Amino acid sequence: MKYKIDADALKFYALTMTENLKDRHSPDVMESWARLQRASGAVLSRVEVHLKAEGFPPLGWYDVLLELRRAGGVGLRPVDIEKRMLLAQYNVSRLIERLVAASYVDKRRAPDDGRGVMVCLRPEGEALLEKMWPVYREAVEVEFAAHLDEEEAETLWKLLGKLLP
Amino acid sequence: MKYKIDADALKFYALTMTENLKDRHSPDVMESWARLQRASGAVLSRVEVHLKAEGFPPLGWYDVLLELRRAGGVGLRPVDIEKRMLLAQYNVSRLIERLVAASYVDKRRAPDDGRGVMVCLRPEGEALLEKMWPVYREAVEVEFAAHLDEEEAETLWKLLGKLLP
DNA sequence: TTTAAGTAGATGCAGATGCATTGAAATACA
DNA sequence: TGTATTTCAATGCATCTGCATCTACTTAAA
Repeated sequence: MKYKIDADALKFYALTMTENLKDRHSPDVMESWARLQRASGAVLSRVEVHLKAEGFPPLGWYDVLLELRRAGGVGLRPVDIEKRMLLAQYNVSRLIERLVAASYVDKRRAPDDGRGVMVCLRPEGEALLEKMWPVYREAVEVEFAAHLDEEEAETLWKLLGKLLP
Repeated sequence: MKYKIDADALKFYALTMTENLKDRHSPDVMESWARLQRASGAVLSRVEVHLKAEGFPPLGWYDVLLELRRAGGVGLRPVDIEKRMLLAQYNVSRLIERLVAASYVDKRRAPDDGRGVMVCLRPEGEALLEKMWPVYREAVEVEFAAHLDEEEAETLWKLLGKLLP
């Protein structure tokens, strides 16, 4: 094998050494924390770019519609959406407002509670889910899954589970 | 932030986690993805609650000031802050605007580039870092670190590294 | 039953974010 | 050199979020 020393090689060497040092260095917990925020934010925004590029609404819309589909015909109370998605009450209220305006869901009076409403998926919402799914899936594949093997994804899943309430 | 935690949400998650464990179901990549978003959002909002409770500004302010301190006296270009923190350009621009208004940083003309500015930490900013640090550290300890041991935190750090650009 | 306390959901307002665009300066390039 | 392209940063505008509060209804308690 032949080695050639030039500026680029030196630069590469310096970089790898730095990387090696970084690897040996055990990151403190603040670095893990910071990276959790950076990485999840970065990947989310990249996934959202895919959706926007195809003219789709934000991911939050998809998530709500998906919960509604899982819930079946009776729909969900806003307060349930709030708990499942860990959203603030006023955000749920306004997200639903937008979904109603866009005709993706219906809002009905809750049968057993005069204060509440039931939010139900409309066929238009179901159709949106269908149309968004392949794009969403592909985006997550490219921006997230492609960087992890099966086992890593599962490890990540387990570790993140420890952080959930 | 848009995540809000309460006792019922906690119960809901405890239940779903238990079920998942019972099922011994190997999560697909979408579940890892979803959990990344849920968990990081949930923990972030809980950490922010600590800061707000003590009357401190949002975490983003701290992060920028910290980068500026690391950069030393010469300061940083907005475009560098943008890259380090993975923020959108207009968000950096406006965050700096707020930090200037709050007297935590200075904005000077960049010496070697007529288009640019240098953002420099002021003593007031340094003081804010000092005051926020114990609260921030404690918040991350309680809401994040307490749920992971040393090795788990490092594994998480490594896995998340694969997702960074 | 009457009153008090709690819960579901909406909303006014202020502040933050996203998008598109602008102006100015640097760089590329013919 | 002169023109085209790219980069840095700011901003007008619309939308979204966070906070506090409000109304309406339910539940608990006397």
